[in-house]
Amino acid sequence: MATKTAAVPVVDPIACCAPVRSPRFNDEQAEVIAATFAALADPVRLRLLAHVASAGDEEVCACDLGAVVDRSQPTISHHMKILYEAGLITREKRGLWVWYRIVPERLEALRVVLG
Amino acid sequence: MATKTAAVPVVDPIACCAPVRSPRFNDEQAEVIAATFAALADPVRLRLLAHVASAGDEEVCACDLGAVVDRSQPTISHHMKILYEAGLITREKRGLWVWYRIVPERLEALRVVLG
DNA sequence: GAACTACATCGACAGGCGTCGAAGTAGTCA
DNA sequence: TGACTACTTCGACGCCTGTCGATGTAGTTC
Repeated sequence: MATKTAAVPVVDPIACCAPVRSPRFNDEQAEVIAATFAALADPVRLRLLAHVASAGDEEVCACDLGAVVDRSQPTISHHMKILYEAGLITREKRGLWVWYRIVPERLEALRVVLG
Repeated sequence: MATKTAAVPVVDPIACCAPVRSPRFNDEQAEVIAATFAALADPVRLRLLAHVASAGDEEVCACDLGAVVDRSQPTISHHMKILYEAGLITREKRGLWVWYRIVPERLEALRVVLG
């Protein structure tokens, strides 16, 4: 086991995992981590996520995403849902618009897994 | 002939990419990064990679991988090929055995993308 | 309420992926 | 040379994924 356990809120199912260099993680953890990497394993989603992440603390309106990637509205909605369910972004509907925000802790948790 | 041929290009196509928080990366970079994350998007491959990574600088014999994951030998070979082609591990055949080694620079490049 | 807007869901399609048994290939050893 | 070993490739199967047009739903404005 890793002696250098991260002092991160243990709520995150990834954050509590040992890095990939440690002997192994269990099946459950591998499933969760793999699912999160799967959310990043599409170039369209990567660009959408980069757009949201580049706003930092600020929110990003879903209405702007059509200018980021050349895909139909249902397809973009589909991708944002995958990013949301992976815990990489938050989603809030206000009026007619939906606003997204990056979850930096989730990215950091992945960085820990990789290192 | 191709003994120690690394799938890692001289100039790592990921290492030169801006992090996900920067405004955006181009389509080409997004494709390469997404393909690398795709290699990590399977729990079996994650466990195989973790096993190789846990050896640090040392090599890991392919003959040991059957004890790491409960899959057939062709399936394990298939997964190792994907990790190799993603540049995450090197492969060297010596005699009857194949030896794998982690490519830490590749993991580090991904960490930079996430940060 | 009616018309409109922004986004989500549905249904369908093509292509990709994980898996295995069978067959192929390359190296070892007697 | 021939038997053996370790791994790769092939062929097939079912499942999953990205994509879009059509449709559904929630909120706004008049």
